[in-house]
Amino acid sequence: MQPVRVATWNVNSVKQRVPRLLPWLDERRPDVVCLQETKLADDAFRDLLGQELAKRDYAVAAHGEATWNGVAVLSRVGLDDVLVGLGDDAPGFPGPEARAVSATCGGIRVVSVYVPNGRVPDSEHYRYKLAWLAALREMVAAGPEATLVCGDFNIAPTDDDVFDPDAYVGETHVTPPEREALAELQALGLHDVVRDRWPGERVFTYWDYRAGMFHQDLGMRIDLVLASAPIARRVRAAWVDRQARKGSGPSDHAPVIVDLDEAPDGDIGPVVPPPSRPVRKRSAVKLPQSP
DNA sequence: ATGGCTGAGTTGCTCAGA
Repeated sequence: MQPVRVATWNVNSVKQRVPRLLPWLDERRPDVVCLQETKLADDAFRDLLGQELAKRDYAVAAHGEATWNGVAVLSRVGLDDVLVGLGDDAPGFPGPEARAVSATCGGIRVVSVYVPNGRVPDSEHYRYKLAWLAALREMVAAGPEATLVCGDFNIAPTDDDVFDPDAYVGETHVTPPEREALAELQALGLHDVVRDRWPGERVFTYWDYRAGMFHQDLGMRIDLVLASAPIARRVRAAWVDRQARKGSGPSDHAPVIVDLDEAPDGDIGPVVPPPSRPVRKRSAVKLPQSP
């Protein structure tokens, strides 16, 4: 198996993001791409991007809706055994939503996920979020050993993953039950490969469009690449592509890019992460509130 | 003191996002 570059990106409407997505594919040349918030039905997705993606040798598994949600996997290292959703017993709100699609790409089971937002702690949306995460865990637990779960988890795993923990008191994305649900998923043996590579660093993947949050680097790390042990051992690089958040017409999320070495013949053992460095000082800024 | 942005359909507004 050759080296593989995997990326995940919440594009916040693939229709609006075409002028950013195609040049980004050409520049970064990922082999496997997980997309979230495509906000497009499958036939419209094919009409919009089918030719452009085929030109770049990508096979496509799109799972969308007319208006909201929507996920996809693009791959030029194979795209087999496509599965839509989380299985027959997956929770919906109230019905099924297009929030997960899985495919086997280059020998790896890849899952693109858009975890429900949760809106307000202890609301119906919040309980749906927790139930959805439990169903995701069940599906991954039943899957193959070589697995990548990539996407917008709408959870900041720790307080290091938000610009100011005080700004998020009482909000979703940081509550203990959400973090516990994520920890239970990771307890299957999934490694948060960006945090493992950059322990203690200030690393965000989402910045609110409002109030110049990006330019002040006031964000959250909620887009994750979770890798099972045999895949995590192959990680050569793992980083957030902040360039894609700059300029005109960006998504409010940046892509996460992970380079995997070719699969070893034998077990080379775990890669030792570099020593931790202190987190840079955080600014005391009030979180923009919804009207 | 408040809103600050972007995208979607129900368009000149409301809902959703995080």
